[in-house]
Amino acid sequence: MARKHWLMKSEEDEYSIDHLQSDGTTRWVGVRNYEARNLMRDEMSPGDRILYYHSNAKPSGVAGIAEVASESYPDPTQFDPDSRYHDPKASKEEPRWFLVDVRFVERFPRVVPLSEIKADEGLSEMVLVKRMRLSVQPVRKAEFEKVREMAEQGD
DNA sequence: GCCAACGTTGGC
DNA sequence: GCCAACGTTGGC
Repeated sequence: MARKHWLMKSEEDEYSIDHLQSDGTTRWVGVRNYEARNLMRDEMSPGDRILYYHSNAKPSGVAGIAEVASESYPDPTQFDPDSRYHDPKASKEEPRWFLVDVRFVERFPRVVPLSEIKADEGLSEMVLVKRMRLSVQPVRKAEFEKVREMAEQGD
């Protein structure tokens, strides 16, 4: 099956690509949006490529590439009363929230800012541009490659 | 820090 | 099942 492409957002202060690089692989805990969950649970496969996006950053933008490193499985933080991601309505018999592991692949030589992505005609259909507030989203292969080229080109 | 967008919750 | 209230995301 063909490899798919995604974009995943992380607050730079919270978990930046540098942090992912030093960890190597991480569990993508804390997604509490059903659409994002469904994508991780049903659509992602190991080896799929991910544009790693820094939100709440200066500037916000795509900072590098990661890859899906596991099949989906229940997010363990939903069961943990001490976690900020605890969900009292979830149980181990009926988990609500799923995640995948994410592995570092590369850090771009520069962040591709959202403003440049918005300004690029070829990227006007990106989910990132058209919809707010979706932290896991599909990306077309051509969009993925274009953003990577923009990172290499400098500004 | 402001605030618009928008997903979720809960009363009815 | 509607929809107002509420909470969160995330750009700026």
